[in-house]
Amino acid sequence: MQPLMALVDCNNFYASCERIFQPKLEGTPIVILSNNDGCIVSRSNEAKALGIPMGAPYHEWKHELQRHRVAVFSSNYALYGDMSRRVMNILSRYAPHQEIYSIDECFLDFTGIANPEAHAATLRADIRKCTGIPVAVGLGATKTLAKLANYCAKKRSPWLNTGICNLSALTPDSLGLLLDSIPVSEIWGVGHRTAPKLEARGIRTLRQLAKADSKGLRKSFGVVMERIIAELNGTPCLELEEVCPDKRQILSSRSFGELISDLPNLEAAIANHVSHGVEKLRHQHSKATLITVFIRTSPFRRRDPQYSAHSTVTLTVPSNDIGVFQKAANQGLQRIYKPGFRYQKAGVILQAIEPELIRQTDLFAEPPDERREQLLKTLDRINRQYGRETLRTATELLGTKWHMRQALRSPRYTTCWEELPWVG
DNA sequence: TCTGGGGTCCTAGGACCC
DNA sequence: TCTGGGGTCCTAGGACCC
Repeated sequence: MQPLMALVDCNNFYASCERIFQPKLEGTPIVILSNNDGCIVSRSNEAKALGIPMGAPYHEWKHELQRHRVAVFSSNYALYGDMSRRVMNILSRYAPHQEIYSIDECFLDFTGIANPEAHAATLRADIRKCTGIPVAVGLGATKTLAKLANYCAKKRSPWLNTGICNLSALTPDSLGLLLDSIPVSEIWGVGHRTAPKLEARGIRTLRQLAKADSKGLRKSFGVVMERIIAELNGTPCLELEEVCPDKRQILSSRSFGELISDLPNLEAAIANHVSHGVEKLRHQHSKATLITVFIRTSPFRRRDPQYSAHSTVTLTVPSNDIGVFQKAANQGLQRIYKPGFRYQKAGVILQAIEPELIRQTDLFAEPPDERREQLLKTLDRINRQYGRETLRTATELLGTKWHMRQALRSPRYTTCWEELPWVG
């Protein structure tokens, strides 16, 4: 049976989430800012039409946004995460297999579905009715073609009208014509570094890429390129991944609300990242053996003296004890901290992650401490029930300068009792 | 004044072993 | 004085994604 893959992608997801709870913003341009209100990470169609680019620094565009009366929001991940769960939940009913690829998109296995376009239309209407979120659906024989079809559903007529594009329904000739009209930079897996290199070899369109010598290109671009070409020609190389594998590395990092020079504030920031990272580690029932601490000054402040450093601490045995990691992280920080710099960002990375069931003990390690484990579990439970950061380690309170700016955040309408929307 | 955060995979090169 | 070659593991860095 001919395989058929669907990619469902929410349109302007964050902007759409905000609009649901403020219907008066229908038709108004909306932008969402990154953490720290740094840059623009999501735009409604109206905002895109004003020429506001993705990733633009907010402070450079503030004036222009005001001039056009654009509604501006800080990012509200509690809201987007919850809306995402609702959307994914509904989508899971429309296919036997689902891969949740990101907060706003998923692959569905449509193989064997009699009328895939009608099925996609029902799905779109259902999502719209139950959540208010508009989605586009791309259909193709491989994941890469489904992604491409989704791009067409959002950008190209005639599919723009329905929000559904099925590349498997095209004749080879019309598919060829379509591929010839799309630049290589639009395909999944070719980024801003690779596209110019392909163009330098005369490969400018997807049709040219599909017909290119994939073995030859593999020598220069690696196996990833070979797979892209095969997928573009309808040969699946990428499996649908239904179960989300455990994280192999956990990163927590953030720019500071204001620049920091002193050690106590850095210690507080790092301690907070350690809590956050270890919480994720415990959530997936894993332990880690490596923790890397990093700090850096702002690369955008060219006149400031620049410094960037990282330090990795190896534990003797894998752990998921916050105290152990706080201590290790602090050692790492002491090694790299230099006074006299204005730091802009810090973070920690947990690596060498393994399931907690594997108990690899060191000859000299202490036996497992049941009371300590009970304490940590209680900490998890309290923070889960009453919200993150209800209980914190003392180091986290050494300073607050690192707290991020979030001046324009909307209420957590769906996840916080105090912030439920009022219907009057 | 103000420029995100969190991930994955792949590759090359070094260390080490037999 | 001559000083192999293949395999594995690990790490750092690059590229990409959302």
